[in-house]
Amino acid sequence: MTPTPASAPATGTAPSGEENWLRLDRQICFSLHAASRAFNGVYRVVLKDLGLTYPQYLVMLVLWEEGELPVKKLGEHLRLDSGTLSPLLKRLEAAGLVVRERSARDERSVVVRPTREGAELRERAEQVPRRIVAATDLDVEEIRDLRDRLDVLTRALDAAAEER
Amino acid sequence: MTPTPASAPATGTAPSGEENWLRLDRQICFSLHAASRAFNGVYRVVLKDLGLTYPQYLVMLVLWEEGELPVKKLGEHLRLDSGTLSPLLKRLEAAGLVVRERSARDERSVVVRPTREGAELRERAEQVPRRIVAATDLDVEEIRDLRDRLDVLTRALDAAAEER
DNA sequence: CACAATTCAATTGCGCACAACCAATCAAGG
DNA sequence: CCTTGATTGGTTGTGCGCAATTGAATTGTG
Repeated sequence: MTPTPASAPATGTAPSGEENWLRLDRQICFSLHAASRAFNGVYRVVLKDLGLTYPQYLVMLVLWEEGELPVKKLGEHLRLDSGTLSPLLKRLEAAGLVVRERSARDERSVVVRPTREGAELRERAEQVPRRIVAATDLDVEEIRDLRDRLDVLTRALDAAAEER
Repeated sequence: MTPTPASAPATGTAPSGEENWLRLDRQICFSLHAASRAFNGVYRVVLKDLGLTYPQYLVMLVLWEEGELPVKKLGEHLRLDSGTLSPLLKRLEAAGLVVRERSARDERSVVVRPTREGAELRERAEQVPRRIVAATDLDVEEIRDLRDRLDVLTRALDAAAEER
């Protein structure tokens, strides 16, 4: 039928149109929320041996590739701000995995660099991706496709949140 | 293609296969992480008028459908434990949206029920799903498909995390 | 050189997620 | 009756995510 005007009975019958919107919304937000936490749970198990949390692992991944970069750049890679990164990096520093030091060129900037110990951790982390991919029970093609869909979704959501 | 950054083989062997695994893993975890937070950001904007956070909205969704249920059942619906729910429910109670009271039948159980104010909030929340779905820039079919894929993924991840 | 605007990181405060532990309650067995 | 065990919420501690503020350093301009 044509979309019922907002005359949705509050509690009586179940108006198929409006109710479906609400339920669909609930399912998609439930699903994404649950998937995100499920992923976090798997990473928690896999990363326990390395003594890293999931976001800490993300930080180390970037540092392993980039080698050294200021907090600002690090935050751009991960889409995290200093409010999240500052205490996280302090914990990584306390664990002896990274060093933080003020840039000589720009005293405002703090440069993060993996220590020898942090760099060596990379080898032990090499096995992580395989275990994660295995846990998804998906093949590479499906993962790639899902990733692409999520990236498209993220861009749309960011754009929508931006303009309000 | 292959914009391989100056990631010199740190330890000697840098088999392209391994490197690809690591990068693919990074992309899927980045993507899911980013999508989850992007969703959260949109919900933050949309729910600001209602004075609800995203998890609080999830709780109210369940209560609007179920009407009244113990914390245990609520946690099963949302896959959240009391460590998360207890303070959250206290905040909802402080906002006058729910009441918590011990069950007469079983003194161990605490039953949560929306207040009149909390029930009335449902009507103002009716518009939320449409705005969220619009923000995704996807049609219903695509959302349904993505949700199903995420649910499958979540089940696989939960199973993998379980057995270790 | 002096001053204002900008940039950047740190800090603070609030809320969520989860693990570990604790307290109260109910049920079953002696 | 009392004890044991299981169930159910609560509490505490750690860490992430984000908004808002602060403060220092750099850059731009006269």
